[in-house]
Amino acid sequence: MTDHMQVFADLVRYETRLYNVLGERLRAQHGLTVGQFEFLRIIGGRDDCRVNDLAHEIAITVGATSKGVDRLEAAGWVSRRPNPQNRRSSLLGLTEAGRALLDAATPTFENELRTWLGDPLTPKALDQLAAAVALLRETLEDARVGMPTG
Amino acid sequence: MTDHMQVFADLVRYETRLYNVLGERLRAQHGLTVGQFEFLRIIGGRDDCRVNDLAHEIAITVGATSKGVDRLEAAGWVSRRPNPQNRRSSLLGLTEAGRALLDAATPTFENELRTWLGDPLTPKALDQLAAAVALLRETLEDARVGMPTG
DNA sequence: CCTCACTATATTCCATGGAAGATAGTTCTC
DNA sequence: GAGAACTATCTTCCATGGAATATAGTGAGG
Repeated sequence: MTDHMQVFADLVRYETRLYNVLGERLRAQHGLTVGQFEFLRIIGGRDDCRVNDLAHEIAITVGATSKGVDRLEAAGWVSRRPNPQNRRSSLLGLTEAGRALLDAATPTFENELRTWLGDPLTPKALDQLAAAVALLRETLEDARVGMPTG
Repeated sequence: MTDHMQVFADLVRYETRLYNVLGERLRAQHGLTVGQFEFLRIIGGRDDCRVNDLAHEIAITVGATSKGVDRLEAAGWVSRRPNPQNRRSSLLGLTEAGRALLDAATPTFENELRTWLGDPLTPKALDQLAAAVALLRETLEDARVGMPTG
């Protein structure tokens, strides 16, 4: 029988280190953190993205997301425009500079990911991993569990 | 072909939420964070554990580890005793209260882990996940990559 | 044995996230 | 259509981790 505690430890340590390597490259080549890259990727990937949408997608609080968007806006990569549906909220979008940065950083990110996620596994093992993790994520999200306060 | 970016996103979000659920239970029932639980588990699992060993195992910096141990020591769960091999370092150990707490918290942790990691997957899928993640972790560690500065 | 490079830990400063509260806008009810 | 309840975001305060630095202690040469 598989030791859950061991799998948990391996998962967390793998991810911590993966996050670190990805961050090193993004930082060196584009001046970005992994978190910022993911903000840009999600904002760039959907029209009419609100702070709330971003927070749910990233699984952090709305407050923290709001602050993160402040920083990206100050850097000139993201803009808030009024939401015509609801005057309380803004719609987020990439600026031209933000889009260019995302386009430049994406190959860097994908290369590292290939090296440390794709290459070590057989295609079949990678597919199985992808399916398992998608299911596990879905299980938690369907149960609406592990959400931060926001 | 499997989308690496999607697997990465699922991995990170799954873990974030898993960490949150585990933390909620540990906090509610034992007044512990997941990080503290892992400190206790590792310290309790090896004799003669040094700050450096703990830092490498957890994949955070030595400085952060030192501060974490300070907090556990202040709480009365961990003790530093002089390392007879080397006067610069201390050996860490659980106090009686720390051991009791770890023993009490372990079943809580394992139950949640079973619910959100073991139960959703078939035994075979869990084994495959365990093997894949162990290999991925090992790949990064063998390459000595993704280590924080410490 | 002295000095220098190195190692183990501790400490300081800064950035980021969570929790809770504040604000403004929206919706539901009567 | 006025007020209560709710929602979306922002803001403030606090805890934790990284990076850089400080402080001992150790070991290798000469």
